[in-house]
Amino acid sequence: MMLQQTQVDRVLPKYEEWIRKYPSLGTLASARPADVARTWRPLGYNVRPRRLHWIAREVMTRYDGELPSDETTLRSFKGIGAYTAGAIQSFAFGRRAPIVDTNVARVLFRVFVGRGDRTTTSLKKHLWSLSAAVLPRQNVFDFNQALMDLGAMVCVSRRPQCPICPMRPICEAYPFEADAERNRA
DNA sequence: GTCCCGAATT
DNA sequence: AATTCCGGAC
Repeated sequence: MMLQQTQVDRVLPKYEEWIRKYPSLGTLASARPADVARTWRPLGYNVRPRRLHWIAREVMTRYDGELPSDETTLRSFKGIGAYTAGAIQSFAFGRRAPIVDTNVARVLFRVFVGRGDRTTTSLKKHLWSLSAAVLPRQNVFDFNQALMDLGAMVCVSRRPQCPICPMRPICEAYPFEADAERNRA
């Protein structure tokens, strides 16, 4: 939840501090709201700590202290949307669940679509089906992680590193990116 | 200004 | 589909 629309570099130190202070959902659940809010600062989107706190309490009272692993229950919590539910399932539980965040959306769009409007609802749905389609049956954790890392480090928004990209041979957008790069030179 | 391991609300 | 929530790096 910290990573929702917030960069890894900014989350990492806060995550360490957070886990030291609240090493389990139980300790988080019994913390005071003001304390939780203060610890969160200055990550932003301050509704997130409130929702996370509430989730911790719900898990302790209604789910016997164990975070549920199924899509429907995870999505029933305020603060856990499509991406976070997929991340929890695949990263925490090793389940075969697709993810689409900003980075993955960019990678899948470039590799399999290439051009067009990226803001439409139908395209968003298409990207989710692509993410599910390319998902292997094993090593889901590593695959999803690699997909995100590719988007974060190689297939970046501005000046993507096409020359070192393993997807270049099949990438629908590569011709256009190479074109853009040529124009800079 | 754009972007970031989004989600809820309208 | 558009808006709101937030902050820091670039």
